[in-house]
Amino acid sequence: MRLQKATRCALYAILELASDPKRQLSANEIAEKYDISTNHLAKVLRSLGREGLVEAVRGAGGGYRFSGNAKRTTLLDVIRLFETVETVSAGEREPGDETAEGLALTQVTMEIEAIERATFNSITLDTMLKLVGRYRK
Amino acid sequence: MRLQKATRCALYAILELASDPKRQLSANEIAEKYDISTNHLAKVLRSLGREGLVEAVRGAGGGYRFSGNAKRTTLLDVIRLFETVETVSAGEREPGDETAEGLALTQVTMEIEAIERATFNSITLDTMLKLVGRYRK
DNA sequence: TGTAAATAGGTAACTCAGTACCGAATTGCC
DNA sequence: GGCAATTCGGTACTGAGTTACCTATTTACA
Repeated sequence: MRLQKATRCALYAILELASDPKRQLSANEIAEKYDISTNHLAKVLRSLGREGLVEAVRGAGGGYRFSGNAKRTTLLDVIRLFETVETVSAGEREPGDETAEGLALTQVTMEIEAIERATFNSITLDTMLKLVGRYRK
Repeated sequence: MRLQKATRCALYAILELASDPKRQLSANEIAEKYDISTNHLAKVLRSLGREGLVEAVRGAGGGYRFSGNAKRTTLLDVIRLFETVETVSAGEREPGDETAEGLALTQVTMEIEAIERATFNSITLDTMLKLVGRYRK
């Protein structure tokens, strides 16, 4: 479960924004809080914007605001945007895939992948924020 | 659950060898069956040899033989040799890790990792071979 | 007109896959 | 016994692809 940095950035940003949908933050403010590259984060935020999860306000005093549904959006919804979640169905064939051993192995990894997806999909931003709260204090 | 090619190679090889511990196969024979690079496979087999999972016989007519315990060795035992299985404990700190959001996220991914490990650890080579058998025929 | 996001392009670092090569051990043939 | 062929052992290296991140330019807003 090695998430890409971009994915972590995205999750940080969206959790931060979703924690108070009225608040508007610039990419810089978010980047500073989590000690990540502003440029990199900006790219990530654009992806989130395209999906309608955040809303961007351009110009002076601009920034980003959460514009999704925290109770409906799951971690998987966010992770999907940056990570290849389905290895196999993606038409990726490897040598040895058609041997009995290859098929058996693929079955096992597919089952694990399914669990991963199910887990991430069971956690909404809302429940995640509650978990975050427990670490705050 | 994207396994490296080396890991897949290793699993193919060890399953092949474990399926009949009396049989001795050269790296070349195994590589051909699974359509993978002999060089690459050789490298992998050396790692397995160092762990005592296979036994190498040098010289003409040499090759590899399974020398482990198929009922005791799990997929995790093999995967571990080629894959970083524990991201967090490996002392990997990322920016934003100490924020409440970072901690919460780490907890979730760690739980998924634990499931992965548990799954791979629950499958011995022996049970895997039975699964392989179902794909044969 | 300054600030900040949108967009595009590009690069440095790293990882992974695979190759090349040489040495050591073993076998079998002459 | 001597020698060639075979196969493993180990190191070093190369090339492709990915990841992370920066730079520069454009667009929009106050």
